[in-house]
Amino acid sequence: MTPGAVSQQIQNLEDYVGAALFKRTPKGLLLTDAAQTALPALREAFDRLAEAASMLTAAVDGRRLTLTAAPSFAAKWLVPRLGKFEELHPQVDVWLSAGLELVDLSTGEVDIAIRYGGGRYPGLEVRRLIGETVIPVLSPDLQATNPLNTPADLAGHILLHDGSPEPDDSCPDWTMWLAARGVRGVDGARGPRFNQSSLVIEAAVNGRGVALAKRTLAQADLDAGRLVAPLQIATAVDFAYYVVHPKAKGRLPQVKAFLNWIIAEAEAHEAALLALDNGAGI
Amino acid sequence: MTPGAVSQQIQNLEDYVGAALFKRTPKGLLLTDAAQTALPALREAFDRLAEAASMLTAAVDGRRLTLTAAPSFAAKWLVPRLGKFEELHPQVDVWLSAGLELVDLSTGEVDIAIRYGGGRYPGLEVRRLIGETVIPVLSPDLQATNPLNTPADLAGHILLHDGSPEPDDSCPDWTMWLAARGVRGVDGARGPRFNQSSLVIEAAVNGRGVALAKRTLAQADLDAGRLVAPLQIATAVDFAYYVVHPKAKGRLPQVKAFLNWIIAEAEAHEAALLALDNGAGI
DNA sequence: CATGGGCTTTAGCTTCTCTAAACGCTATAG
DNA sequence: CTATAGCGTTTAGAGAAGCTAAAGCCCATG
Repeated sequence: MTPGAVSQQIQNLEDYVGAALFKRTPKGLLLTDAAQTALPALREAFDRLAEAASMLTAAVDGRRLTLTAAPSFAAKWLVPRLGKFEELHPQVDVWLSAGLELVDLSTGEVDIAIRYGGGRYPGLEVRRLIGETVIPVLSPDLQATNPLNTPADLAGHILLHDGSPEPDDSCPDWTMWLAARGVRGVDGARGPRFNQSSLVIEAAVNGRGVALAKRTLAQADLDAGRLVAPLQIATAVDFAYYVVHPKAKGRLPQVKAFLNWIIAEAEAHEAALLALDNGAGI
Repeated sequence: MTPGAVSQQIQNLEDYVGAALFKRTPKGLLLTDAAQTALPALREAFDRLAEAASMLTAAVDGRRLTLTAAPSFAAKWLVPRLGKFEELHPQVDVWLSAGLELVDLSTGEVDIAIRYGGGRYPGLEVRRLIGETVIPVLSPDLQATNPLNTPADLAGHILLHDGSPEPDDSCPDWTMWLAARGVRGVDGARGPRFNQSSLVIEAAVNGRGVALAKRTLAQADLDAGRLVAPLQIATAVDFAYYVVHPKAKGRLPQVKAFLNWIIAEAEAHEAALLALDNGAGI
């Protein structure tokens, strides 16, 4: 920046505001009273601009991590664990957007997505996190008053339906599940239906009936004793949870850190399940 | 502004901050979460900028009038009357700078100057406001304890000197004044000296002695009974008060309004003096 | 009277930013 | 299913703005 350029800019600005901003003295430039008066407000305004700009660029300089996840996974699996990540990386602000759209990834707005699906995400970096099974669950209270010890006991229960709009043919609904186990005399279409897996689980926790729940999502409630799975019949499904990100985002330190962390969490989760199942003989 | 230009600017800005600001949806543009978050701060910042800019341009849009006047005139004549102008024009903020420099006028920082001098202000619009005389004054208390009824009585008084640095040969100091009246045995150089006319007057009000005061400046104190002028010998001087402004400023509504107002005030002032003097027989 | 600092002026080049027009995509109407 | 309208983007080119380098000015200092 040459002095001439600065001089020209000052004069343009003075013409623009129609008032002198500097007193030209033999010893140099001095701010006029008007400029002095406006100076603090200008400083503040530019500080605010810088602040606002840094909000926009926070993602770039490692201070923000924007996640998107399926709502149920976010509620039942991710959020309960996120605190650990934030403890490990307190300088990172995690922005979690629960929603069904994957499109955010291509707009660059979101750094990492965790999706439930078949694992086909063209153009994106994909890592399989956790598999999924479905298993009938109910609340311990309900189990006490109206025990579910064999599939046939379902006849005396309200069935809670997971109506998540997933195109997963391998994932059984109650009708398929009952048919596969030869249960008769139970209408697998009756009962309340929820468009999110987490809501079905919540309904079951509240004792409203028996849910055919995704186990990954129900596990925390099972561990906590808010749910029981007396039948111990888990059916594996094709879909699984995948962590996905645009290749370009892989260089961001907060993205690398999160990927490492969530993969380790997922492995711990699956190892714990395996131990449980061996113990229980599933 | 064509849509294309806007589009390009948006993209430049997104490249600059390194993050998407808009979601491109089939129905149109939507702000991203990051942009939404930064938006209030940005709004505020730009509001502040506009505010600060309006501080700078206040002079142009009629809301500010910047005056400069000799300090004594400002204190003793202008400020006591300024309230009336501000009542007449409440939307105008008056900025009064008391000082001796005339240079401010050429920098455009000041709209109007009121100067005491010979009336030669090349390149500027000039209007004579009020003439000036000098007259011995003292406080009523002092007059009561130590009467001043003839010039010879000055021998028993402390003389207060106006040491304003004016190149007005016609303006008498005590030495000249005493000599002109044939007073002997009084040392016209003794006594306290003040570099501002208003301070001399203030000293006289406080009873410290007899001032050879500028009457225009002392009149308010005479009217209020804080000073008396028992000798009633007023000596006219060559200098006078002039209101001066750059020609370009003459178009500003606040400048026009002020000129009209101060000229009327000056005429009222001189008319009142004339009436007084006729009544007193000066 | 010469020197030097600080700011401005000038000319010319570079860079940015605008316009105009074509293009692409999606939703709606016929 | 094609046509059309709405909305945003892309492209090329013209125009404006901003920068640099160098000369110029003014005042203070030695």
